[in-house]
Amino acid sequence: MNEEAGDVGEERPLRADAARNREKILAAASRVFAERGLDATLDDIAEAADVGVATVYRRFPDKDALVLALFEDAIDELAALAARAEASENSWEGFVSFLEVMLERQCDNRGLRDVFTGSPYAQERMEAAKERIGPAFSALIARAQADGYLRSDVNVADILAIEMMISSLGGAKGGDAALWRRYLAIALDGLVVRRETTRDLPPSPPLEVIIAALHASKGVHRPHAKSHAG
Amino acid sequence: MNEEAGDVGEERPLRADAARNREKILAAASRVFAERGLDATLDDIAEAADVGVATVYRRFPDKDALVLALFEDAIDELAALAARAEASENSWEGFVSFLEVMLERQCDNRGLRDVFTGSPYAQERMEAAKERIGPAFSALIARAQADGYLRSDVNVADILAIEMMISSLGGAKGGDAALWRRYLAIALDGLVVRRETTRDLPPSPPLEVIIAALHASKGVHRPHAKSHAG
DNA sequence: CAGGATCCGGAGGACATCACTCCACTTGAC
DNA sequence: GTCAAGTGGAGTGATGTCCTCCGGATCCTG
Repeated sequence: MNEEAGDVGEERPLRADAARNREKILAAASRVFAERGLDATLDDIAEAADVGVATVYRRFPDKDALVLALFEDAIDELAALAARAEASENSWEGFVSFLEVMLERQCDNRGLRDVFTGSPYAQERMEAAKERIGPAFSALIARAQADGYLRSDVNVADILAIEMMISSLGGAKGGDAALWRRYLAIALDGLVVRRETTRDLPPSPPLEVIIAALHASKGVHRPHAKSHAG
Repeated sequence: MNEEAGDVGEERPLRADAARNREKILAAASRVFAERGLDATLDDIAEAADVGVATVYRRFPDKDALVLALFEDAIDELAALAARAEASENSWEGFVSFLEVMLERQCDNRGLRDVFTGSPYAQERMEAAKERIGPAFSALIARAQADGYLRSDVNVADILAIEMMISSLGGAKGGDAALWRRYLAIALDGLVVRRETTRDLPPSPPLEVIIAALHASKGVHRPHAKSHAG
């Protein structure tokens, strides 16, 4: 996938077991970052990969390199998808479908969301990657506005904000469908220019699901236990 | 305000300087928690109050007590405001005005927002306090739905989710008005049953403001610097 | 299969954070 | 003036995280 991250290149092929471990690490990191976000420890990832920490560090010089290897391509792919949505026949559908893509991926992957909220890992390269999405995103918005679908008093920043707000609920489910579909539907009803009826909503969540999602949306800070508690 | 927290009661009046310090601590804690959220250290608060840490701990047995003293009343006040909104003549206006109250307070006060997302400080009492808002909140929603203003396919959990999503942007400003007013307006356009035009939006924010707000919305995790960096 | 380069695990070093305490000293109240 | 009440801030201990060290296991070559 991404040769340059964490290795010298094609200098010397890895020993068989080392190559196997490298894949195990990438797979585990992908799982763990997706579930727990970029705050997950490399120790956690090593454990999930069934490998020692040192092995992780031998393959990837530091956490940044691992994050980069996993997410830079993912972001570039989003940029490509934005460009493809731009080519959509109907500008509103193109706009909506891209929002759906973003939400789907960010809600399935807390690590990806962390990248977008500006995590400190591999910051520079990630900022640069994110900026590669911008132009197509702006174009999608502009076209949907020019065609009279999307209200004209919102801008890129607004749509980005709305997308991030919705994704902050994470991958919680309401019934079968992901929860974000429900709130995207409501947001779209608020963003569309003309609207006769209300859009149908995906299944509603019980209150507990929302509460759990809200609790989970911020980092799971486990404060220190009292040392001298009675 | 709240006698029971952190003191034996009316047993023995505090010495003049001690009473003065207690107020300084409460004021500082209010400021610091509002700005930095409940993760702020008691050391931070002591510094802001221009007082030693020990002084804080002498007045409040632990962090929970301080949080409780500051926020339990605030939440009960929100419950009272919800009840008052219930008495509003127009059910839609009552519903909207309560959302505005919640958003205004939560956006001005990151600590209050932390309480609602379920921070671990004084957890039990806070959960109980929050539940005291529930009934009036449900009633507001039910009435706005019965009167044909609020779409009937949403429930309390949805409104709570939307309110929390919007407040996650914090107290950022777009022009003069707080940013949350803009996204509340859009959400309301998506939540109202019938809608001919779009609601006017408060001033829009530049992209940087949104990005900064997104960065700030999660805890400001400053990861450890590398120790052996070249 | 021998020998050496490569790779491994996991203990632990270095550092940071945070709730909370200890105690020599100061201050207010009578 | 006396002394209980109060104070500051260095210090403690628990926890968390990134990353390294090194004795030993593993793979590849001849």
